[in-house]
Amino acid sequence: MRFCPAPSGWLHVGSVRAALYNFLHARHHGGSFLFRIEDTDAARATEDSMRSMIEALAWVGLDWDEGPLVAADGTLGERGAHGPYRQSERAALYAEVTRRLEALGATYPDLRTADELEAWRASHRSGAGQGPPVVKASRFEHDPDDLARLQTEGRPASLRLRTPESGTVVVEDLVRGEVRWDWDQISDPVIRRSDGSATYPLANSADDVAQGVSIICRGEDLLSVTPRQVLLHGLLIGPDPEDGSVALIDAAIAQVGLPPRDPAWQSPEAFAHLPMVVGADRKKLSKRHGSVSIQEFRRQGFLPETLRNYLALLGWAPGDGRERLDDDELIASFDLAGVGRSAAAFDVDKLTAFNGERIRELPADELAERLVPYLDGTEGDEVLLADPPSAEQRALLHGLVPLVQERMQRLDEVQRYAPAFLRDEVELDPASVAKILPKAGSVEAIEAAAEVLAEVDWTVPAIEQALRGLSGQLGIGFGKVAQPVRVAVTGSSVSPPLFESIELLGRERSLARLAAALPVARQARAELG
RNA sequence: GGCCCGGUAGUGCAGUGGUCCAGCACCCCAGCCUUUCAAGCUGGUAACGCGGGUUCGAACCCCGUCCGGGCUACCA
Repeated sequence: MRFCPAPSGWLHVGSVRAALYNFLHARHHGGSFLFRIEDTDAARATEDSMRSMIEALAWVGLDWDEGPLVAADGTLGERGAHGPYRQSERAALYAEVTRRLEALGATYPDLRTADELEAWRASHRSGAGQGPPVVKASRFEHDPDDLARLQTEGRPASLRLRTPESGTVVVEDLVRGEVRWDWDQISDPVIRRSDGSATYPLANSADDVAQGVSIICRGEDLLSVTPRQVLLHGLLIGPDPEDGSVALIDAAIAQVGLPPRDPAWQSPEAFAHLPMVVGADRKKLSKRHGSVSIQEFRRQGFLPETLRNYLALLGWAPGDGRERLDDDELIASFDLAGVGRSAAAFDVDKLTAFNGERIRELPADELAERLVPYLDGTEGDEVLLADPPSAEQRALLHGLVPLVQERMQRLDEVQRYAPAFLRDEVELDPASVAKILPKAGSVEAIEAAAEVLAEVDWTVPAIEQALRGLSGQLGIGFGKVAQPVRVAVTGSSVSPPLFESIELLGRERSLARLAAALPVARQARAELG
């Protein structure tokens, strides 16, 4: 199995799902999971985007058996017996393979300029407003005279693979069953650019064969590109033009000194084309749909285990109705053959609900630790903790977790609750002030709360008893007492449970906040009327 | 235009000829609980794209049609 994205930098959720399926299928069947970076298009690849991608994949928790790595000190490395795993470092192999393919007569040169190519296409269009014609050697290849003339001009040549002029290709696809094409509909792909570099079709096929990839699992967008790949696979494991007793790929590998293939392994066995992941509007996933990169989900406080679970369900289900699955369960029940065939819409609401459930199941201490990056500025701008947190901050955080755990859906939401507890001063939310404090009894409730809290034992039950007593004493419902006090103490009409919040805050800070809110409440009352 | 792929509630899945007037989950709505917000519990709304066949019987098989998507690059 292998996952081989182009290094755009952002790791798209669709890509992550493909990687996940690769990972799960490999683990389920005891195979290995290979991660390779397809950076044959030099212009698109940067070192940073590559690093970001590798780190993101590692963060999701998809451990690969072979592929590039980012070491703790930030340097790029790799692991595995069939490296290197960046195509930019395998150019020699592609050149050697291409040379042998030429010797085989499986290719032909194309000396056309971009303009000439366009002109050819225009003149071969079947009608107005129609798509480009199929490139076939029979009508595209230069005749010998032209070729000789063009070559003496010293024009650079690209190289195309000669595909069969007729007949049918049948591909066995694990998710779609048999898919077939007529060769006369398939264009001869460029396998070597005129600047000498290899294109994706060649590099991808050569690597899959050289690295012993047995199942090629990727997005449906690559389905129609499969025929030329099976053709290439056949050529690569076929006899070498110079030494017919070995396979072409093995001769090329030996020539450039790359690690040899596993002798027990023959060639790719099967393809698996995954349906696309689309947005809620059924359109292609893009920035319009909010976050689409895995890095963004991390910043928003989604747990990697949630992502693994949710993404696994995007196009697949275990069949027994379960939805909440941990990694072991996923690995045990996942099979590519069970993957659906229609496009799956990415539903952030469901992901979010899933995440909330998982957060609630986390042991409180673990949650506290996982919250730290969202409070110390690592993820997000809010800086409420020192790095590392002080003992006092840690204690407050651990005390806060039970109060907020069941009301969080994402880790970054802690940034909403924490300031009231981790800062000495509280900022009174204007909307809450306007909504609650002008009401009858607010001023009295705050005054009375300050009085009883000054004396009471500092335990949750005692605090509760004292505050509930105020309700009878002032002759108003408890809600009328609790809301003003809540605004005064936490700064907002929406907060974790009151008594626990007050207890966590401590007597000193609670009383200070009540005192500070009193004039605000009086003023709000006065303004009203 | 051509080739390929797909189409069960708003969304994700289940369903592979009868037990489906279609099940589960998210969303949404209502109620309960309740110091706010949540969480939890209970209930509810809502779907087999359409048309033909095959069959005693079709969401499931076949054909057509419509709609959506992918590819049609010296991108991957």
